Amino acid sequence: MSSDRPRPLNGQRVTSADVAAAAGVSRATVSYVLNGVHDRISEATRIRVYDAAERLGYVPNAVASALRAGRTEIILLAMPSWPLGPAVAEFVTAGVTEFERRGYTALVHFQAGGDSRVFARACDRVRPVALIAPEEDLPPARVAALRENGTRAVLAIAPRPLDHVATLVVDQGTVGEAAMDHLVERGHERIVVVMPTEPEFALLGKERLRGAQAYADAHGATAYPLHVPCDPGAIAAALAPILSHQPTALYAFNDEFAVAAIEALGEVQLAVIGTDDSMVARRLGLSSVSFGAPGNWSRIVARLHDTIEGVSDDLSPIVVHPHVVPHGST
Amino acid sequence: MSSDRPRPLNGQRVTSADVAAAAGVSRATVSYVLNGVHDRISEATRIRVYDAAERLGYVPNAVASALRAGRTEIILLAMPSWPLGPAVAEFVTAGVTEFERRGYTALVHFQAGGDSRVFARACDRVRPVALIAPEEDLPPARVAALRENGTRAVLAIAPRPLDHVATLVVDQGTVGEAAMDHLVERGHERIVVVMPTEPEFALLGKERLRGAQAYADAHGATAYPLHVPCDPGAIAAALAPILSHQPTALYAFNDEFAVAAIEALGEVQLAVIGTDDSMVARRLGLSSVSFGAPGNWSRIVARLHDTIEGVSDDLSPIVVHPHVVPHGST
DNA sequence: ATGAAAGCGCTAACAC
DNA sequence: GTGTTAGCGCTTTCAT
Repeated sequence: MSSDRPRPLNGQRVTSADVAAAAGVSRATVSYVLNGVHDRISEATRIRVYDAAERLGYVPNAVASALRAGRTEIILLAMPSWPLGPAVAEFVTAGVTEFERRGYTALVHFQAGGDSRVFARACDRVRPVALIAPEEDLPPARVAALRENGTRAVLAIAPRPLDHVATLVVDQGTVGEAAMDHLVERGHERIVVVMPTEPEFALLGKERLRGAQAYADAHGATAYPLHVPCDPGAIAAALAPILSHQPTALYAFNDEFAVAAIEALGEVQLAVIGTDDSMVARRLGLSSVSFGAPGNWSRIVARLHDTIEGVSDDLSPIVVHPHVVPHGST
Repeated sequence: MSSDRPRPLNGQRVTSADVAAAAGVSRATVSYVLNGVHDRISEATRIRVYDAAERLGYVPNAVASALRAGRTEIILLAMPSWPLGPAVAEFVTAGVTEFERRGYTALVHFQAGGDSRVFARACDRVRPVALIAPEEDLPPARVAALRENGTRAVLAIAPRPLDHVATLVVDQGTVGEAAMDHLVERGHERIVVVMPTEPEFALLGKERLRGAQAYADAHGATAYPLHVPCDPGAIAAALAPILSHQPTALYAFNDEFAVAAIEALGEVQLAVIGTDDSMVARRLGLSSVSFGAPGNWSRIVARLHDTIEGVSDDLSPIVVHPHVVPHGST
């Protein structure tokens, strides 16, 4: 069904020259028609061109366009080394959807190993018109190089605003703060904080703990940090000595740790809050901290779009705030 | 630090012409040197060119290369609408890593809504040299169009081999089979199969159940399918009437459902097996079915590489098999 | 209202 | 051993 379409003699892909020939006009005219420069081409010609393009199954060569225009329509979303779970999945798909809605093609780059040259290569090859990446990948030199290469908008993901590039502020510390705030508001003053020892969680854990600790210090509460693997036995063992301080609540790194902690607690009654608002949390009635990121994407994409189009050049940081989804456990 | 590099007068990006001028040679020579056509250029010239390129911070324009060569170095990995959890995350990162190792740039495309035009647009814009995508996105016409556009290798993800395109056979039915096989081998004959009602799991659930059912039928065992949400209460309720049949084992859609089922069982003792070999499974000593996909990637990438290079043209399907990771629960 | 032509940056066939 | 040159397919002045 695609093979019986008329094809140019050379057997290659249909180009605008083929369409031009078929419509009896010049390539320039084809370009004008197909790019919607309406006040330049007569109705009759437009019809002929559209028709020929349709008949030949013409699809413009985006690489050629990109070379000519100096930029693509592709947006690269480089993921920080976040452990890939439902929360991150939601973040990504919401972002991708919003970009696609605006007519861009959003592609995700997973930095498998921490080699920044891989990322640099990806940028060079894709020449994305806009780019979202963790700050580690965006030192000033790279941002400059990107701009020279046709990238019109760059957004760094960082825990605090950077000054050489617009920043999407995702501070894991605020997750810890939100959790502690929720607990302290409910009268808890001695709070166990369960953080992971698993290396893939180390970074996130450190930040969340920092936030929790800072909040406790600032509000006259006490945080009892626990560094353990996600295992009820290990948690129980580490918890035992702390119970003598009579903690009344527990904040866990994520919902999985929260579940393990609940198991570890056994008879002991503590208020428990987790992180991610995952299915498990909802199922078990576990209060949980969540980044409401999806709702922020329309704002983010709108900003990038305006920057790309040169309409505005707002470099102010976009801050994403976590919020607590309360359930029965607190 | 990037701004004090010498730049061509026009203030734009360094091109091969700039390097040529700086090295006192032609652009052709620059191209030859940088593309490693060693038996053509004298040692002295090579040094001069490398030197100039380095000094100017020259990075070849991949878009121009791609236009000229008719192909890019980018590989697109379009994800089937699998729920993004640890198992899928491992699958993706293993694949990406292997491609990067081979010098390709692997980008992931998340089909947010099921609109195939979004995917088509992505292909047109990226012009990937190879492509892995679910079969829904690869009807014969599209495969043909891709080949015309410079995509040298196409791999469809499908539950069974397709004949218009090489296939990565990922049959969720075999997951059900593997689980049942494990249980039947251990003497179980009446097995509860817990499958989700959540829409995002519907497809996978249907296939896994089909496989489990088929295996049971073929081996004189009985499968008692249960369609429930991931909730201990719901599972317990649905389970109650079935317990009169004296089942001895339970196979759950995934590890989360397995955990919920264990909770639902309470005092009732059944052998339980889940799916995904997730952290939870390992933690709780839950036997689990896992696609050993990561190990398959080197084979997959090698095949695509050979096809891209035109070395071989093996179209035979690549079959990925699940296996059971046994723990204490069975 | 339309066409001719230049050129984005690169590579490779063909000179010398 | 090195340079000249012709495009890849597109867009966009500048002419007409």
